[in-house]
Amino acid sequence: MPYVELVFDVPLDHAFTYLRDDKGEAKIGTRVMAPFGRRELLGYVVAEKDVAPEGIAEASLKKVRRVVDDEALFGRDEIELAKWMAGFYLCGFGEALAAMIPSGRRESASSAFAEEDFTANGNSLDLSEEQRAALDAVSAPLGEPAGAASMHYLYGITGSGKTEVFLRAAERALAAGRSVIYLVPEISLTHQVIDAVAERFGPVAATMHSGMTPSQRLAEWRRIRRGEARVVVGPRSAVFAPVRDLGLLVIDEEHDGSYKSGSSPRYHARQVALKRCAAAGARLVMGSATPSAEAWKLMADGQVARHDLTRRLSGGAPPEVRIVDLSLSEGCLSAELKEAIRETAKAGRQTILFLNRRGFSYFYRCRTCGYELSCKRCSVSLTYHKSKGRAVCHYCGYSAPIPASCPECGSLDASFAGFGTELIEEEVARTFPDLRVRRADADSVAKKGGLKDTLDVFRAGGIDLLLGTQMVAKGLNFPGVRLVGVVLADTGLHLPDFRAAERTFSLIVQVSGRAGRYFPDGRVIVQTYRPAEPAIALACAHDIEGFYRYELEQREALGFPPYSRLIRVVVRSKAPEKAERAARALAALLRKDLPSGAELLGPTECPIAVIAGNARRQLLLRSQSLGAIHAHLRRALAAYAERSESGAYIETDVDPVSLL
DNA sequence: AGCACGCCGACT
DNA sequence: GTCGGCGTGCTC
Repeated sequence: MPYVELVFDVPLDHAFTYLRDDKGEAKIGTRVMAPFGRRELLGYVVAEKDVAPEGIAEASLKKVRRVVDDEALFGRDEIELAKWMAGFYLCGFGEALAAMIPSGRRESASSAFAEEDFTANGNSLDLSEEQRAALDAVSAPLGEPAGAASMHYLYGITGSGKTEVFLRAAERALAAGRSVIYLVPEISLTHQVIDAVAERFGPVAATMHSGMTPSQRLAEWRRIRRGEARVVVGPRSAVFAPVRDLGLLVIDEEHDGSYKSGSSPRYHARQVALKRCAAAGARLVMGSATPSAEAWKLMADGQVARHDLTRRLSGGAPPEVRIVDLSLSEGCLSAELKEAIRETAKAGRQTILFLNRRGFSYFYRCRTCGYELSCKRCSVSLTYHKSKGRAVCHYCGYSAPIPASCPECGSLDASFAGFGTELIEEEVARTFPDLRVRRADADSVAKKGGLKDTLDVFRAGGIDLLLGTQMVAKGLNFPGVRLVGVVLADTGLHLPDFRAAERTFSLIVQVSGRAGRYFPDGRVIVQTYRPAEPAIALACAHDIEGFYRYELEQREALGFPPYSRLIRVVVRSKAPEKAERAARALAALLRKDLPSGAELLGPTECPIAVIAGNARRQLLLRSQSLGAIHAHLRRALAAYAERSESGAYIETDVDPVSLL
């Protein structure tokens, strides 16, 4: 076979034919260096060919320069998966493959786990009744009992022992001669779970995470591929681990946003996991205290078997959560919160103040009745546009003039408002001059020796009050902490995003869940301008079921996922008018022959209208099933490219997790 | 995505 | 007279 087919990490979905290298070492699954255009690129060998392709002069075929791997790095399964990804996520074939395969060139010698980490298993901790039932269900052979679900969900509060069930299920899968992939969210839990897995499975465990060098990843990849490692723990990208005979795939903290890739290909590890499990005949087992709305619906519909873990192993109820209406207070710290901080300090204990404040937040609110401007069709907050002097919906483009007074109660005390991080730090410092305060957010962490240093000092008691964003929400295992204050629970709710309520809810439940785990005498205070908002009220009341009932009703009424599928298309260009023109042109193509049941929303300005000097417009395709809009969009994109009146870049996001 | 070839403004 | 702007076209 004198020819090989190569794909490259470029947004092109076809393969290129090359002549084999002189030694003929380029074979399927190896990476090679090959001349591509005027440069030399890393290519992936995806096929071997006997005959030259039609339509290309033999003389114009180039030859592979050099073979990078002496052993195949990937096989049929990976190639098939990459093809599927390219089709599903509308990216290049090579881009998909490149996202799967580690980029290292030479294996580094050291394995991630040392042999001595392995402490022969026999961890004979007794399982609770609930844990045992869940374990038996998730590790029963597939199809037994007949008609049993192949997908399972451990739904349980923090500290109810999900991890132990996952680990035991992994043991059983291994004992049955199969392999396991165990996904964990980025940063937060990663290291704890990695350590636990290393301890239990020792030499057959492998991990791949962002802290490793490309060479280390490559070494682990090879160990997995050779079958030496049969349990793989890691974040999102570990879903691609080339294990042999996958038997079990665990997704811990299934609701976590880090399972969705933020750059092309924008894949969701859950979706890829589903695909892999179906192909391999493997079990998919997820777990969280706050499942995604998608997962909740699948459980309600019986497509995913739900197993409840209701009891905390350490005993004790979740901490009491106090909800405080901020509109009754002067500044950003209520009297209750101030008093609690004072008491906590007096008792020699620590406080964490949590502020879920993201980038921007201009929302219109009435300070008298709490009314907020929102879109009637999309139920998302309207965003203030200075340039237009109007309030705009970023989903459908609807806009409204800015009211002179509250449309609800007529009060004049209604206007656009925001809430700043530094403001709160100042306020805390002014109110409590004696307390040692440290802020941990993206800005302060960058300069002050990093997050780890801040957390170390805090754990050692060198800080009385830690003020931070999500960063501190995930690692609240500080024994000295007694008070957790959510400074403003509703920040996330103002974002023009249909998942805003779900995220806000999840955050509050997670914060208070963790709080109770480590300090039984702990207190949680949640401040908000919207105490009646279901996401907040139900989270504080620990009414999980109630929230999902409410939220799914909303989603169904407005036609958002999980009652529909979305594809987001972002058009960007340095010149705003170009982005606008391109977006309109694409929209026109999309409106033509739009499949029945499908809808096109927009074009509209993106919620963050300009990023890095690029003007951004977005289109939203919505339909019951992805199939119809998928094919339709692919056709429209091809037609658009044909006209080649470009200057604008197009980015697609299938099943977007956020519309920001 | 890159990288080059190509056609119009302010500089030694 | 050139150096250089980035528009668009191609990559076996």
